[in-house]
This record gives sequence, C-alpha cells and structure tokens, in this order.
Amino acid sequence: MTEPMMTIREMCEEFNVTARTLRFYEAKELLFPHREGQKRLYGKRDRVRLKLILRGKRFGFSLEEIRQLLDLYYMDGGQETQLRETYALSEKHLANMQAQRTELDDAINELKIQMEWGQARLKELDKKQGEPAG
Amino acid sequence: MTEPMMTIREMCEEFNVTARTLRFYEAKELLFPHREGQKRLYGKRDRVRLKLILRGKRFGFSLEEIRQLLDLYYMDGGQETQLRETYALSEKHLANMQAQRTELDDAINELKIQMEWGQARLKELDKKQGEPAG
DNA sequence: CGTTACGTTTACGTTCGCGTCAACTTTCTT
DNA sequence: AAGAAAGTTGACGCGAACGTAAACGTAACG
Repeated sequence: MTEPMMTIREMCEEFNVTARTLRFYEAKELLFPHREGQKRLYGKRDRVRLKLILRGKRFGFSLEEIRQLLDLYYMDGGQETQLRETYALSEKHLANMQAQRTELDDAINELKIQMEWGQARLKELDKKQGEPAG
Repeated sequence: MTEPMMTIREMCEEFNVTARTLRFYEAKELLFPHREGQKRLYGKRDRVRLKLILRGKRFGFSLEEIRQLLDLYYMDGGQETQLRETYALSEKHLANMQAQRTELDDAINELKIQMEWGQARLKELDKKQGEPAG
C-alpha cells in the first residue's frame, strides 16, 4: 500500500493553517512535500513534522529553533559528529521543557488561587443582589 | 515603611531586559511605573507584573494577550460585570494552560524516547570505535 | 471552447517586538 | 563651571512570520 498523500488544501483544513504558511515553512526548510508535476503532495512524514512545528510554536519556539529540533526526530543515520551535536542539543531542550513544565505548574496554581478569590467575591455580590438596598 | 522603588536600570539588571523593553511595555500599557519628576520608578506591583509578562512570553502569548491576563491579577474591585467577564476569561486561560501542560508532558516523553534511541546508537558507535577497522 | 477550481511563483505589504540612533534634560561628580 | 552618567521622548530600522495581490499553469466540467 502506497503512502496516503494529501493536497495542500487538505493539509490546510486538517491543521487549520493557510497555504501560504505551508509554503513558507517549506521555504524555511521545515517541510519537504513531494511533487506531482509542480503540485505539492504531503505524506505522513510532513504531517508529523507539521504537528511538531505547531506544537513548538505554541511553546514559544522560533521556526529556526523548531527546524533544528525536527532534525532530531528525523536523523537518517548521518555522521557521528552530527549525532553527538544533535544529542547535546536535545539535552538542552529537554532541560528547557522541564523547566517550562515547572513554571507552567506554578502559573496554573497561581491562576487557580486567583480564580478562587474572584469566585468568593462573586458569591458576595450574589448575596447582596438578593437583599434589598440599604 | 514606604514601598521599595527601583530605577529603570535596576529593573533591567534584575530581569535581564533592556530599558527600551520596559518603556515599550509601558507604552503598550502592561506596566505603570510611578514618576519622580520625569524619571520612572518601579514598585512591587510592576515587578510582579513584569515577572508575569516574561513568563507569558515564554509560553508563546502575545503582549496583548498578556495585557488582558494581567488585568486578572490586578482587579481593583471594579464592576461586577467586568469581574464576571474577567472570571470567564480566566477559565478559558486555565483550560488553555492545562491543555498546554498535557501537550508539554507528551512532548517531553517523546523527546526522552528519541534521546534514548540516540544514546543507544552512540553506544554502538563507541564499541566500533574500540575495535580495529575491518 | 470557455470558465471554474485549484494550484503555482514572485513580490511587495503588514504586524509584532523590540534595537538603535538622535537630541535633550536632570543630576552627580570633580 | 564643566563634564560625565543616567534618564527622557521621538523617530526610524529590522527580522520574524506570515497576508495579500498579480500573473500564470493545468485539469476537469458543461
């Protein structure tokens, strides 16, 4: 069974991005769709990559940083030197993400506290609403 | 005891940002330092806000989104309507951040798996390094 | 055979988040 | 009094990440 391919429009709908965005990512060497004539066809590899790209963006990585990370997931058995460099890079990113996780937990907890406080104030307002003025 | 104030330079050093950045955030209404004559003085409120701003940035929020979030933390007992809107907004953000947390965990796990795989391959290379060629 | 739909490249435009002068005031320091 | 140091307000510049419009290819449909 030959790989299921998608057109650029199908990709746009599935991932909720514009065609311009997909071509832009390709120009920046983050995606490498196949060609049928001059038309782009996206296979599983590119769908996985795009998913990772969008995820990376949500965490505030630049496209260039993401490009380097993608190489991590798609190493084709190149040089040992590159493997080592890539591994070192991945360690940094792992540490980075773990730090982000800690921060995110903190932020979530702080937000929860704030919300409980706000909720309490809303309840007070509800009480006063029920009473007559004065 | 009167609140301990900081100059713009002190802020820059403490938070590792430039003065331009602080003025820019002020222009965008994310910070509201006091003035002594024409010079800016930053109090605890602005330090907390700046910390939240920088955190927000690390999670890929835009400055405008961050501005709205900041209002959450600094409501001065305004209208009930606004309180309710703010509370609703905070619920969305909480859901958002929790989703991010899940995604982040996934990403960390995937990265770890990749790294274990890479590490295994590096070990193989070490072995071959120890042997004579051929 | 025209036109409608979908794709392409090229290229200029735009918004965000600051960097980088320039020109000036205020405040120390010598 | 005369810098030097630290602050200020414009104003223009710039890279990132696309938006948008122009001009064109091609493939199918009625």
